[in-house]
Amino acid sequence: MLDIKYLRQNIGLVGKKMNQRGQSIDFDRFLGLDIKRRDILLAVETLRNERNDASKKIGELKKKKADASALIAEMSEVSEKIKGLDENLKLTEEELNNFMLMIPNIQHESVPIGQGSEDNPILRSWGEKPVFSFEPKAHWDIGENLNILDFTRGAKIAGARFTLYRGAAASLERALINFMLDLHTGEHGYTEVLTPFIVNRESMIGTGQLPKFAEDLFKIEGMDYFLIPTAEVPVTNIFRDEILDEKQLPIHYVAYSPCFRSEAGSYGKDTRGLIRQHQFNKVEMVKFTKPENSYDELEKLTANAEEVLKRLGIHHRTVSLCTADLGFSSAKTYDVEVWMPGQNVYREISSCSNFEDFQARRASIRYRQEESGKVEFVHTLNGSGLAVGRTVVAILENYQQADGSVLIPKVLQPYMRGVDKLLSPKA
RNA sequence: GGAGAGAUGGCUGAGUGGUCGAAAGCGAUCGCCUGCUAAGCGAUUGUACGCCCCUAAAAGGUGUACCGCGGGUUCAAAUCCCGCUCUCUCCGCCA
Repeated sequence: MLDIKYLRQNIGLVGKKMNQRGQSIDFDRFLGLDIKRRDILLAVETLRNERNDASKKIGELKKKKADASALIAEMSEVSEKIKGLDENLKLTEEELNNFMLMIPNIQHESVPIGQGSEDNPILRSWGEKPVFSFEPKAHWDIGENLNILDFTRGAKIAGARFTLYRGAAASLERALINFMLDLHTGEHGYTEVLTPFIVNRESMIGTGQLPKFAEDLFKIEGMDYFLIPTAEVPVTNIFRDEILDEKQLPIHYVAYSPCFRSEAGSYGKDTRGLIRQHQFNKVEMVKFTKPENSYDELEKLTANAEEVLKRLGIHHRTVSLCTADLGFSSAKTYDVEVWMPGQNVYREISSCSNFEDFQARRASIRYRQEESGKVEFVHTLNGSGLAVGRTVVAILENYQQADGSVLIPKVLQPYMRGVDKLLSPKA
């Protein structure tokens, strides 16, 4: 959510920024609601003030056993007026609030202006595309040939976009989760948290999934609960409605969680393989920082995500999302894209964002400045470290061998009881 | 699922219709005092929104709201009534 005072005073600038993101906002409606709200507020507060004064007098009169009936009758009328105005105010505030909740964040000045993902500049690249003496296969073929990924059975059990892992694939997924958590907690200074995977509506509003993107979420029928689409939601909401001490910042959390996404609107897209699933595992890093440090922290966060792929020895590159490609809540986002030789494409495997105070304002996460005593919104950031299913894909495709086997990167072998090569359970 | 108890400021905890944004204690901050330390003394110590002031922000002034959340009664609600949520205790069930 944007700061309403800022919006009021910088309508033109915000409009321009929104246009760069391919959004347009009905600012006349905003200004109308904003003025209406303040008008009603002023009127109702004036009446309340009058009533508060009169009520005090009534109390005094009654104490003196004097007659207060005239004043009481008068205030009875005032109260009726207040009631009417209050109702009006509530409706107006609701409307204004809903309006504010639908406005995306303002992008940072360093965000490149563009029309789509093709305009995302490549900032850096690590490693090389592997060279194969044979035609590299896509992971769905590798996984099925090895009998470790079972898309048919996954679909039978649940439906399209669900996969059954068997044997070494299941073990690899688990190894990756532990490897990533150990790296981020042991070397990058994050504290591990394990959260609920179901959250309430307030949490979804806090991080920006609601109210605008309800169709992307799985909702529990008959209850106001949602399956999390990312650990970002429960982790960021840990401090919702709290005022932190400046001393506590920065806070760095890392969490494993499954992620559930309805993938509404992506029918027919990435239907094969593990790329786009209704349920996938992810290790997520979340930071709470002071405003002045958040962009430094974003660089570090992104480097932490890249480090996972470096340790795994997989070629990847990092892009800066342009204005058109930026997510709703984000002020700036870096995507880490991993090379998938079996599909001959780069795939997003991590998305690292600085939300500045956008989520903090929605979720009311603040901190008290030690020197001035002032209360200020924190900045929140998060990034995948990494999407686990897609990492499995990257390993299968990048480390596949001519005989159909797949080598296991060295750093993972201790997590796989020393296994260095995936072989078919049948073999 | 059944029975009961509770939710007040950073914390503990008082407060059953008006003088309560809320006692007291603890903590914290500032100052005083005493060679140092400890103790003592004094002051300050929530958040949001509006209006005034102001080029703007801050500061200042002023008002309103907030005692788990939402309604209701009343001139007036932390206090009375209704609904909800959460926490705790006991019983039952359960990974």
